[in-house]
Amino acid sequence: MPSKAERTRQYIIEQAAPVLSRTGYVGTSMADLAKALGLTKGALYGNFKDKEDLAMASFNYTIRRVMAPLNQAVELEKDALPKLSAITNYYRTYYKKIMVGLGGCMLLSVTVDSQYHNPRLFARVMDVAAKLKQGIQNILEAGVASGEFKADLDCPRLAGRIYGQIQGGILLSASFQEGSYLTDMMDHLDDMIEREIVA
Amino acid sequence: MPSKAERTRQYIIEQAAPVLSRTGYVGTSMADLAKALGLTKGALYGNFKDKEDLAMASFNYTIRRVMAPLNQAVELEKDALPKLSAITNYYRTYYKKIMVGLGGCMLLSVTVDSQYHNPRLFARVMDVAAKLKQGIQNILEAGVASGEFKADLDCPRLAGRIYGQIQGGILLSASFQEGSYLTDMMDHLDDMIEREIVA
DNA sequence: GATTTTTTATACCAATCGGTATATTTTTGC
DNA sequence: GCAAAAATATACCGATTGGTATAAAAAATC
Repeated sequence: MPSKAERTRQYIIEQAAPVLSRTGYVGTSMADLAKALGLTKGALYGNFKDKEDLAMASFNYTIRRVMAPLNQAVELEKDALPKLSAITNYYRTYYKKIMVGLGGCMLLSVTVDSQYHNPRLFARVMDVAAKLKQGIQNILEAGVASGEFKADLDCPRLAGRIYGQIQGGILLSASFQEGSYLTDMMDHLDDMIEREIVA
Repeated sequence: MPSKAERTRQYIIEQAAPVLSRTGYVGTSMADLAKALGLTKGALYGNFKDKEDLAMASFNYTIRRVMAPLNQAVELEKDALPKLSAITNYYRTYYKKIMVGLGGCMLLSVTVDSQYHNPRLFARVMDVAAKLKQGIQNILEAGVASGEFKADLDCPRLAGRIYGQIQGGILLSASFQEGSYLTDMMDHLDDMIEREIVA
């Protein structure tokens, strides 16, 4: 059993996630967090060096938590096409998943509001985004190598398009509070994959 | 010649735009704005009732300014397909346009950071987004009616896809500070229009 | 179960927040 | 150019910001 300190730290990380997802890094004060968590600032500063430290931990936890099922679903598949389908299918469930638990997409809100306010956090956000895009690119390249996909694919370009469509769908669904934008974008992605990518 | 008061008000609206585009509504203080504009808070509050009033005026100005060329380019065309091409071509120039003058996309930054902090501003932002999407839908419906486009198009759905791809491209280009994400998304949109939409 | 160590709550810090009253310029109408 | 009017600068307001001593409470060690 983890120590009380460890459990409190984990509690803060987890409970801060929905608050930060909704109101962002800049728009959330330490007092806000303390109040939402039923703690005091003393407890927060006893477990984290500063606001950035707390936000970074909560961001990393949230990304790991949200992305783990995606990675699992992708790794369950052996071939490239089913891997891509696993991605689109995962994002079909994404809106409900984040809205119920978090009330927003932390990657989105922190991307926008850390850019000019917290370079360290923004660098981490961009690192996650780059990794997600790279993961798509890796699948595309594996599919080309195996002959599943067309031989002349521009994989980096295609990965950017796919990732951009996912993010666009998330942005629309999150702002309009309507999950269908994202699911429909995934339908379009499936069409595009079948028509432009599969050999 | 407009009065000195009118000119100062306009100066504030214009000069606040890049600051708000970069650091967002929540992340920009009135003191920040005063300093960046070479004025004092007294001047700001003499011309605007409060922070929301100023931000709303600057947002409206920026949207009008950024969207006017788009509307002009679209209205210059008579047929539906050239109208859609005018849109994709416009957004090919969008990254440079906003980065040079504003340093970011105000629609994007304000969408994300007004949602839970300024409902009135957020409502206005969503209104603009809905109008942009509706404009695309109108073109699609006109194209169907004229026989230019396929008869069985799901215009609202397609408009959402197109708008989502535009926003996704903007999000990626703005966060990665790399215009090619958006231009390439426009290439993909042109392909999609020719293949799925044109009769 | 007493003691020590750690963790949390309270009270506070200077700085900054949005906003305002007032004094001082600067325009404006004549 | 002079008086009235309007706009801007200064100085300030209470509240809140991120952050920190320190005291009280709770957990870990023995």
